[in-house]
Amino acid sequence: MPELPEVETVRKGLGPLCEGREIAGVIVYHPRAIRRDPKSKTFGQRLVGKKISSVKRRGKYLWLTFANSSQCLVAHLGLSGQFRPARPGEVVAHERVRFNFDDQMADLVFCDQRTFGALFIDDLLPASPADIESPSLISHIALDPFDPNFAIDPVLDKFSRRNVAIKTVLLDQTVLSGVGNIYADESLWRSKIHPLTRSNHLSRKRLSVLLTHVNDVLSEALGSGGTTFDGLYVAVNGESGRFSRSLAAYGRGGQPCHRCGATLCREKFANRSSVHCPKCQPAPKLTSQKVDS
DNA sequence: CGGGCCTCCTGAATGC
DNA sequence: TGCATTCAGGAGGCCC
Repeated sequence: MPELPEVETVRKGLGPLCEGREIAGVIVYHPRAIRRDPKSKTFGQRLVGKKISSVKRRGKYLWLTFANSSQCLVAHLGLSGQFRPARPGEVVAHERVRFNFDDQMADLVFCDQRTFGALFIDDLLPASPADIESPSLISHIALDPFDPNFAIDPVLDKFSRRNVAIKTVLLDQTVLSGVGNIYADESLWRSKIHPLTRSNHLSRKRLSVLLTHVNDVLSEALGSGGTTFDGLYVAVNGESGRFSRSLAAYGRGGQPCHRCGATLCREKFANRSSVHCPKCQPAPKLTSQKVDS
């Protein structure tokens, strides 16, 4: 699942592959891939002639900027989106969109087995003192912990106010971006916090420790090229991430806790799986679940 | 508007 | 063997 470390690994790989190149043609094989484009009928036409100047990222979103343009191409990998170079004519599994260039070199292919990923063209909003130039349609996405403008206090304020499960807040991209199910479970395990603990019931100190663990686990995972768990995430060069070996919680339900040996619990949370240690991360007295009054 | 829930989708894994 | 069901999940959108 592409979360911040995986998306950043893809961003780094995309730069050398497309910066400085001019788009000569776009083929959309699957319209669902561009469903979030406000004018999807002309998606390809509006990209032809654009020269890619940089690849940016916020949380799990990527965007390509163009020379002399106030527009950008935004990409979200969803659960299984990948960017890969391909020879012209080469068949790529689950190919959704193909870009070719005016230099006769490799095409850039967006493939996506589960089709939750999306590509769309968007206007860049001007930079402000608090933020760089960024796509208008992702203005609701909060800064991620790796952003130079990231400030911890406003994020702690939000965590302190939310009356929902802490895991819900970790996954809320409008509070802090980049964390998905894997790194939410890992951060909570490291912090010894039960995922159903209400966010506003945690002290500022514990929330602060949690955010330190979020930062640490994202950094370590990035250092390992991300987490490849089900084979659906690979870097642009086709390499898998190596962080799955370091996971202590995600995917380890029923196995012993690396810290205390207790059997890790796997349960449903917001329609997805969630793993925690019943001993290290004890259930809170009051959970986020509704209590009859 | 905060919070909770539903939906989109494919293919591997599992069940009978 | 083969067909049907289950599961995984990011995030927008909808409802109360």
